[in-house]
Amino acid sequence: MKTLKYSRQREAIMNYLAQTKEHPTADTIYMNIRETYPNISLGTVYRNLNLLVEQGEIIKFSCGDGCDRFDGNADPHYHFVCKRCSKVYDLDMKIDSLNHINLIANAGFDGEVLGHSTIFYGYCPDCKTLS
Amino acid sequence: MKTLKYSRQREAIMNYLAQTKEHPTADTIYMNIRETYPNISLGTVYRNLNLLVEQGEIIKFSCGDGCDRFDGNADPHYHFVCKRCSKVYDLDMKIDSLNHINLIANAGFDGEVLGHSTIFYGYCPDCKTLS
DNA sequence: GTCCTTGCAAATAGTTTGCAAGCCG
DNA sequence: CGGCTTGCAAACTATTTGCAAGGAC
Repeated sequence: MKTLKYSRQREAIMNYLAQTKEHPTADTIYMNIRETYPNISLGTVYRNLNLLVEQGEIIKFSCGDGCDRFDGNADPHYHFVCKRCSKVYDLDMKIDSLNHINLIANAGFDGEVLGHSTIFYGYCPDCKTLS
Repeated sequence: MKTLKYSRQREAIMNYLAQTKEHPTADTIYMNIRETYPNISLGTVYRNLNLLVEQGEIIKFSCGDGCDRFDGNADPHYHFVCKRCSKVYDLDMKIDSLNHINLIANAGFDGEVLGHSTIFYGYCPDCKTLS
């Protein structure tokens, strides 16, 4: 984890991620940053996102749609994906409320279960009444 | 879910998946089928895998390494990925033993949580003593 | 001045698709 | 035969990388 030299492109990415709850893809981030820095390249966006993930400043996760999503909230938390509108929500359940499932998984398994990665799905508040 | 016309390529794919516990990628499947049918193309493998997933005969899932993996065991079950050797194992926990986490996730969330997708990780039986 | 960072373009990996020929029913 | 299936190659999507120029410290 090396120290990073300042760059306004990286700062713009962090600022953008800090003020959105959309869990955007790299491409969405690129589109948005381009409104302020029209010359930024997609490669730079990817490079900085990966650096920020390495530093633990942001989180990268996949919600099953093939492309990675980024979250400016680096505190561990669970995500919810709407089956209808595909929007991703943060769940504010306590992060250790699912710790016990590692034990359940480890029962009858001869290895050592240390953690899990879970995504919840269903209908979001907006879509719940429609479907 | 239309009825499929017989093809020996598809049968070879099903047979291969039925006798392995490796959770292979499309490419691994391709390599193996090619020993019997040297002319089979990767496109055919992908097309058939997707058809079989649609029919519910096999399962497709991602273990976070970017490429999809396939499982000839279509009964719902959880998977475990080893942090060291990256092998994927089936867990034989009862499938409904984690049903309750949907309720935990739904508490304090205004949408409707219907399910979840979970992968466990840690050290497998072989790697547990080494790391 | 050194070395990290950028923009650009080309490369890569995994997967999908168009098309003419082949095979199942 | 009609229409699903195949092999082949090209296309596509998401992401990474090489390189010379630019910027931070």
